[in-house]
Amino acid sequence: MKLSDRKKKILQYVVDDYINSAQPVSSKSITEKYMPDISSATVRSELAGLEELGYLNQPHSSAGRVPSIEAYKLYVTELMDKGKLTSKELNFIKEAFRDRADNLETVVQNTVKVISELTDLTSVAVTSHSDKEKILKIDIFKYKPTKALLLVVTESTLIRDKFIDIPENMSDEQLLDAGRMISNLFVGKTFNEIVNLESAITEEFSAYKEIFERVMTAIEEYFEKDNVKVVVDGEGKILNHTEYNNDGEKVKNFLSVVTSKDRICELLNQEEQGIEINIKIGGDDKKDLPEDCSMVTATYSAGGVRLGSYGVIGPLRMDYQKVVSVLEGVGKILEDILNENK
Amino acid sequence: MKLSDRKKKILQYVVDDYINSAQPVSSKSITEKYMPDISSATVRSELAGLEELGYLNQPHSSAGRVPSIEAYKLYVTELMDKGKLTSKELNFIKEAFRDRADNLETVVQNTVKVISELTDLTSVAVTSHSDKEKILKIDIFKYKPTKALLLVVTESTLIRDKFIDIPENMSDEQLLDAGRMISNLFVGKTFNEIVNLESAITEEFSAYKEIFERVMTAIEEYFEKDNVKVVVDGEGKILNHTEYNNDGEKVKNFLSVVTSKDRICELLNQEEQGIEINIKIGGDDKKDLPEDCSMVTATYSAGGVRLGSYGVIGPLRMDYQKVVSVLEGVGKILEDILNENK
DNA sequence: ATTTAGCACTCAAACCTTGCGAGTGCTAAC
DNA sequence: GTTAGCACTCGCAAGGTTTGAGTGCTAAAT
Repeated sequence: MKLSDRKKKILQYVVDDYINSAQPVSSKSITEKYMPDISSATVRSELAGLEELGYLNQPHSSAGRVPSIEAYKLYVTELMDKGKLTSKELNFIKEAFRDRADNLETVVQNTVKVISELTDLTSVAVTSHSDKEKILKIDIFKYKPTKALLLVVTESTLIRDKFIDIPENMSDEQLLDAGRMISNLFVGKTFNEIVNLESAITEEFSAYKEIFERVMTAIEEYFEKDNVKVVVDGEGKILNHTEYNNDGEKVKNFLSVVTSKDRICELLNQEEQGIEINIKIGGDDKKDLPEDCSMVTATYSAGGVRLGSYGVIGPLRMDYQKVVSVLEGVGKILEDILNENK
Repeated sequence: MKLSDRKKKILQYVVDDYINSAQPVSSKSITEKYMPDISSATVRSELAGLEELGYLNQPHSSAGRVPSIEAYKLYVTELMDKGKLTSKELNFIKEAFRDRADNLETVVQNTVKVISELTDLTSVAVTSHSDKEKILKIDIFKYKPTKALLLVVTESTLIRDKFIDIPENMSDEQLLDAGRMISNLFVGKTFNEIVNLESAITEEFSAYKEIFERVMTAIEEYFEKDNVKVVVDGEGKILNHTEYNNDGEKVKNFLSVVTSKDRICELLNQEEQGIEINIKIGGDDKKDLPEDCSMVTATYSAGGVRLGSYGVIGPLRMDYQKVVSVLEGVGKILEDILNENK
């Protein structure tokens, strides 16, 4: 059986309707609302067809139809009308970003907050710092008799600090001197370049070999695990959605994901680059997404460089139209801000 | 009517029992479990007395008794037996703190995690940086043509960064020079001292008045709003407790509190100093605590200086005995670590 | 070949009714 | 002051009934 245009149309109606009523959709309601010129019996046979194709399910034999995961996928990629933000919503977004904060983190916090408010969903974002960023400043200074603090600042004002043990036989002057040398060597370079330097350079630093290695280790550690910031807002929004209302287990599961930075990171970092809006629907393909959840994400970038991703996580039955338009709307403003700050 | 010893004993049994059964407690079960030498009828009349005194409630006329808020308060302050951690629990705590992290934040993250796991409750902590901390390092450097980055490091390795507009007519050398002067002036002083300096010093800086004031403003801002870190773990743990299982509204309310740094801060900062373990029971006296919630907190300090508070938030019906012993157990280890790090 | 009206069938949800049992309060005796 | 005994209350679970929305099928109409 093929997906005729009429079937597609009807499928769209079913999903539309189900998204905002949360009730199985009946043949009658479709004819009444959308197709007054054909009869419910006709729609009924079309629905039976769509069910056979795997796009619809029946909770029980005398109920209306409910979209399957397949249906959602098709809906989002092909069927769905493109939404538009109301001027009220647009103003809300603009208002939220009015006092331009100067650090990325505040901007991202604003972003997730706005998205969560407008979509009534949990909103998440990660900022990933590219290893192509240059180091602006690197500084080592004595903090306690045996410990020094290493401070690294990068272009996107990522700031990192870490304690380093001062080698036993090192004097204060030597520490200062080593700090100067390391600074001279590292400032202006990217993390990538530094890691490659390592082997070639150690000669030169023979006197400060020990401290140099500790700095390298610290910098490498930033890369391995500490390279992202995660921001979440509206964790509890899931409870505004009926399918989660009486299912403690589901909520627990959902919360355990959105309150874990690691899990969120994992989810958002699968993001392929360059794709504007990306939709993942939980259950089958994505094991790490909570059950019956879907995630819509976008990336933000400045000057062509991807800085991170943001998006929403919520029930399968979410208002994709609205979500997509909100993400796009926020995205535009975000890029403006980021490019301006560059 | 007075609270006879027997009434107290019975009240304790009721609360004990209710805490781990979540069911109204009957006269019969009390005699059977705890007082086999008197009859249920006797207990019944005592229960009636306790009800009249406001310590017990009856969900309906033919049900057992349930503790009132007053009863919980009395229970916690007077009635409750002192709990002891099992060696298993103690080991769990020690294990969690084994690899001593060197920064406060990691330690606090560990703390809330351990507490949340052991108590099965949401655990929160705030670290407040005292304004008596000395500044270890202050640095201003050019970041973009019109912007400089201000970096402040304090004793407890609080690190703060903020963008500052560079005054229009300022050269790079002047900026460096101003940075040096400000560093000379500020390093080794506490925030408090600096704020007081302000008026007296500006003369000297006439050339750099503008940048100096911007630095001052930035530092003051840290104090007004940015002075605490909040850490939370086990946000979803509330769902493990039956009273919240089928009440979406309650859960929503609860989550909106524990996911808001501001709200948590407010709650934990009401903490009076010097009090070891502190119990707040929601509903009547504390409006800002979610409904039917109570909060048990402790403070942690190093060298006699209070660094912050930590504790749990959960349903009224929580295992206070265990919570208190966990908080105390963690507290001891925490103080060891902090003092050692000093 | 589609479309439609008509009708029998299905099934969840809402609503009653009923019986059970846990727990109480009261009273009268100890 | 304590206890046994008993009548009473009330939530809860189980079972039964009704209702109505929605379907699938069939036979006639286009």
